[in-house]
Formats: sequence, structure tokens, C-alpha cells
Amino acid sequence: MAEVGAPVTMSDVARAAGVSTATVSRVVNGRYGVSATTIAQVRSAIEQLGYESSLVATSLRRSRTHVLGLVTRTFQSYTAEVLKGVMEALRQSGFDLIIYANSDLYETYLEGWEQRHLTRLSGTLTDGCIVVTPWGEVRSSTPVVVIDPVKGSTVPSVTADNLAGATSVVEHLLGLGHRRIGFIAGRPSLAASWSREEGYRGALAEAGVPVDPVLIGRGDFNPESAAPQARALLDRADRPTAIFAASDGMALKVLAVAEELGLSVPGDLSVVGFDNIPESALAGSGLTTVDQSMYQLGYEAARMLKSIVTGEWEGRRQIVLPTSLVVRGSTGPPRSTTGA
Amino acid sequence: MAEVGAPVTMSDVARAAGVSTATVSRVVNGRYGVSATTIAQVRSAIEQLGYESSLVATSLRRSRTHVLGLVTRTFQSYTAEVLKGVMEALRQSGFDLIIYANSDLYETYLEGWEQRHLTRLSGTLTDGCIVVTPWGEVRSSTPVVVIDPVKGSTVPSVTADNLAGATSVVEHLLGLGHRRIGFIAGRPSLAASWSREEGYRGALAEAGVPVDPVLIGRGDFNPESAAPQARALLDRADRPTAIFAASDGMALKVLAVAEELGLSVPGDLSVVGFDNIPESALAGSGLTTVDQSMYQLGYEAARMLKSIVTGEWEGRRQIVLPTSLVVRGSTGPPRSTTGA
DNA sequence: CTGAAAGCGCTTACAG
DNA sequence: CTGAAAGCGCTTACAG
Repeated sequence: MAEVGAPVTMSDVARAAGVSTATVSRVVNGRYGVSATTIAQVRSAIEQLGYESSLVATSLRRSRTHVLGLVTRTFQSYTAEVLKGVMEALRQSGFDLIIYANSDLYETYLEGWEQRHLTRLSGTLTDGCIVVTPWGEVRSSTPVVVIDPVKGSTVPSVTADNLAGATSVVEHLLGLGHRRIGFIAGRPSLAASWSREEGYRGALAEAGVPVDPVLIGRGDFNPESAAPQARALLDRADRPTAIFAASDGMALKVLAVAEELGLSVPGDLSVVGFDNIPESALAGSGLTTVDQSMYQLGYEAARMLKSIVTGEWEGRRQIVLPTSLVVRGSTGPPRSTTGA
Repeated sequence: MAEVGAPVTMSDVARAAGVSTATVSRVVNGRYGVSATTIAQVRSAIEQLGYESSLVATSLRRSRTHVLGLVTRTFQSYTAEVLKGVMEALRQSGFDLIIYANSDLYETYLEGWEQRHLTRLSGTLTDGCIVVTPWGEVRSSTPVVVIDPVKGSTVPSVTADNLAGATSVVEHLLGLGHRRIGFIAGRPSLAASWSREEGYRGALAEAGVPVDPVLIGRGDFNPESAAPQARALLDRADRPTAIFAASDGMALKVLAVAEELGLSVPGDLSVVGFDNIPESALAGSGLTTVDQSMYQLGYEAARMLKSIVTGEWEGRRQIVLPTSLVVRGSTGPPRSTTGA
């Protein structure tokens, strides 16, 4: 029952039913103008042969495919959340979803992957695409909605309120009595990265705490990128009493480095992340972080894309969703609460 | 920069470069027998126009597409784990991955979704497919590997050692002193469901504890399906001191029902699940469960599919992966440890 | 109500 | 080394 012969095509059905492929196509697509008898014959042939129209052939011929695409570089935990949101928004919408992932990202196409995939899908397969965290600005012949766009992007997009989120983190740390607060930044090209750094700087400035450039490390959102930065910060004589990493992945790495150096958290060091991925709740006594509902990002992106495709979208094309601070065990007052 | 005109086709490139589409195709695919000058011209036209070949047109024409498919009904947390494993196995393999999800699952196609999607992809788009937890037996004109097949399936598949996993759960509960152990089964058609029930029955029998049919509830792996079953079990005068649910989703529901009824866990009731989804570690003091590495399932399924497609697969076509018991706070000795 | 024919964007023998 | 032509599996005007 596993692997059977060649796929059943529309010609096979036409032959079996004694009609032309045009007629089969009409029946399959429920077009008017086919006699009841013919419909019955064709239906029975379809049933017997187990025919299903080829997605590829159909979408090559049709202008509208009722398939939306999603292009992502990786499948992290947060990707699953995004996908759940997307599927919920698409439920009963008449749009199917296709997700395309490339296996060669460690080779040639790393930089422009999203553009390449987008183009390969757009002309024919999909009516529109969601792109998750692209490396650059994207363009397409069909509608696109970007989740986490690059800085300065003009494409329709959905993003979390990174500025407010980062601000709340620093206010939380300041409230606990921290004054030397380190920051590990994310990939510079992303708008999210800039906003988080801006929130960090702004909140310090607001509190009258000077920003010390030596306390800022440059990561790229990749967990590994945070390790050397954390080590550099924590090896200093005047090391920070708290580190705010621009993503949970990086923050978890900071926790690992702290443990490696024999620093207790939050006694010797408070650590905060951003994203609230599931792993953050599991790490030791929990990682304090900013929740940006990836589910919501996915949901809103899909809702927007769907409406743009059908021409019904009226609202703004750059959506910003609220974030919320989640305080867990990785933050506390510094050892000597004499700062200020 | 967002939405641009019509997609750039191979004809556009051919026109710009002053050659035929056949030549462009040769350059794009790196075929021999094109002069250096022509290659340069075509390359420059491709560059200027930002051309990418259409995935759909290419795969319609070619027999081999170097794209593998994955068909899934939902995106749960475990799906992300499966996908991570799949991508890892496919990394650098030359195979891209396409995931297809249907938005109308709540309508017509609920029952046969996997077969329908499979057929629509198989003829043309993909060289082979992974199907996650199908409703029935699947057939296809190209290779298929099923994760969690239905009972009696003969298709190549990867599955966890559900029998051993369930056995270890019951042994764990027996070891704590439980004798009245309830069970909430999963969807009957799945092989996983049968094996888990078999493990439950077998371990009880092994210990000389008679299986009481009133302690077995029939769920379908869907969390919601467990609520009425749990209530029925817990409303009994001779209620069980422990409930083993065949999935974490259902087990978490059991915890909710217990709380609703004012039962303390594990004091009044021990609860065990199966799967070890991330949420299980977060629930209260943690859900005791069986870890079946979804990452491994995905990884092995992709590795097998890839090899079958390239004709290199030599090993068994029904892989069973080990499981391990994860003891957390939801299990403990029953209130009166006087059983025996 | 039905079919022959063109064409969606490609690739691949087949000629030259 | 290069191009004209056929064809992958469909859909859609256009005739009849």
C-alpha cells in the first residue's frame, strides 16, 4: 500500500471517464455547464483512480492559487509559536500555507536567502508571503508581510514594541538598585535590535545613569555570539552587576558563562533576556525576560497578508504589538545595594 | 521597494541577453556546452533583472526536484521539535524542505487530509514526503516516511518505543505504591495509542494487579477529550490514586480537572503523561512523563526519506526509537501507602 | 454542454 | 555552441 505507480493525472481521469481534460477540469473546479451525467461519470472516475489535482500544475496555470507562503531560515521554538498564530488566522480562510526552508543555508545563499526563496515561490506558487526575520529588505511581485523587518524597511510588517520592552527591562533593573548594567546587542541590521538598544540607552539616560560604552557588547542574536561578549564583560574589574541580552538565546548563554565563572545568579549577577521562549522558564530559577507574543506576531501577519491579497486591507501597514515584562528568578538586587 | 511588477521569467532574461531560453536554462543549471561569452551575458542579465527560476515551473518539468515535503495537520510545540530534527538531517544534503498545511481542516477534509496533501505534492513538487501522525494508511507515487503510523501500517516509519515507555510509567507508579491506576487512551487508530495501552495492561499484569475496565477512559490525544474522562474517573467512589494519560496534552487536562475538583497533586492523585512537551516542565511542580525525542523522530525520518529517495537506504524501514521516563513533581506515593 | 488548442515557465532531446 | 520545438499537468477563452 506504500509506494504505488505513476501519479494519476487529469488525462487518466479523462480517459477513464471518456471525456476531455477540459471537462474533468470543469468538474474538479465545480464550474457550471456540465451535464449531471457527465459529472457523475467524472466523479466516479476520480474516486476510482484516487485522483487529486497537482498543486504545481494548477498553480502554474492559475493566477490565484489560494496558497500563502512563509519563508523562514530556522525552526526555533519561537517559530512554532509564529506558525500556530499564522494557522489560526488562516483557519477557514480558504488559504493554505506552504513553508519553505532551505537546507543549504550554511553555504552560498546565507545572505539573500529570504529574497531567493520569496522569488522562487512568488511568481507562481503563492499569492503572497510572510517572511520571518529577513537579512535585508525584500521585494516581490506579490504581497509580502515581514515579521521583524530590517531597520528602515518600508514593506508591510509586524513587530513587537521593542523600545517599550527594553525600557521596562532597564527600569526593572534600576528599580532593583543596579547602576552598572551591561547590554549585549543583537544583529545590527534588524530594526528590533536598534529599538532594544535604544530602549536600553534611553532608560539609563532618563534615570541619569551615564551609558558606559565598555558595558555594551555586540552579538548577533545567535546564542553563541553572546559567549565571548559575556566573558569580556564579566572579566572586567568593574564588571556590571546586571546584563541585559537582546534575546533569550543570548541571555541563556550569559547564564552559562556566569556559571562557568562561578558567579551566582542573581546574587553576583542579574540577567535579563528578550523574547520569552519556552526554555527561559526552564532555566534554573527562570530567566527574567520580555514577552513578545510570537503567536500574536504570526496571527497579525497572516491576517494582514490575507487581507492585502484579497484587497481588503484598510489599516496601517506597519503594526507594532505590545510587550510585557516577565520577572523570574534571574534578577534581584545587586550584592551591595549601596549604588545610587 | 516592496511590491514590484510582474515576476521576471526566463524569457525576460533570454530577451535581455539576446539568446534563447534554452541557453538561459543551461546557464542557470550549469550545463556544459555554453561559450564563456554567452555565460557572461546571461549571468549579467540575470543579475540585472534579479531573476530566480520558478520553483513551480521547474518542478513541473523536472522529474527530480530536490525538494522533500512534510505534511502535518497542526503546529504544536512538538512539531517544532520534529522540524528542527528534519532540518538538521537535511542540512547540506541538497534537499530543500516544503511544509504544507491546510487551513480547512475543520471542514471537509479532516479525515483524509494527509492523503490529499500528499497526492497534491507528490506528483510534481516533491521527491518524497514525511507525514506526521496521519489518520490512516497513506500511499503515494513517491517515497513516504511516516512519523507515528496507524496500527498495522506497512509504510516506512519512525516511531518511539511506546510499549517500553508506557511500561516504565506503570512500573514507576507501582513502585510508589499505587494499585488503582487509571488510564486515558489516545486515538485508537494510531499504533502509538495501542502500544501505550498495551504497556499499561502488560505492566499491571506483570505485577499481578488486575486490569479494571472502569479505570480506562477513551480519549483521542486531543487535550479536550481528556476532561470528561478524567471527571468520570475522579467522580467514582473508588477513584484511582493515579492517572496515566497517553499524551501530555491530555495529562495537563487531567491536572486541570484535579485542581477543579480540589484534589491535590500528587497527594490525592498522581498524574503521568507521555511525550514530554515543553509545557510539561512548566506545569506546577512539573508533569512526570515519558520523553520521546521528537527531534530524533524528525531527524531519523528525514535521514531515512533522503536515503530512500536517493536509493541508498539499506536498513530496516520501520524504526523504533528509545524513550525515557522523566520523573517530576506530579507523581508521589498515594495518601495511604497501605496497598500491596 | 463539450472539445481542441493555446499557454503558464521551465527543461531536454533533437537538429544544426 | 545554440535554437526551435515538444511537453510537464493543468485552465481557459474560443468554437461548435
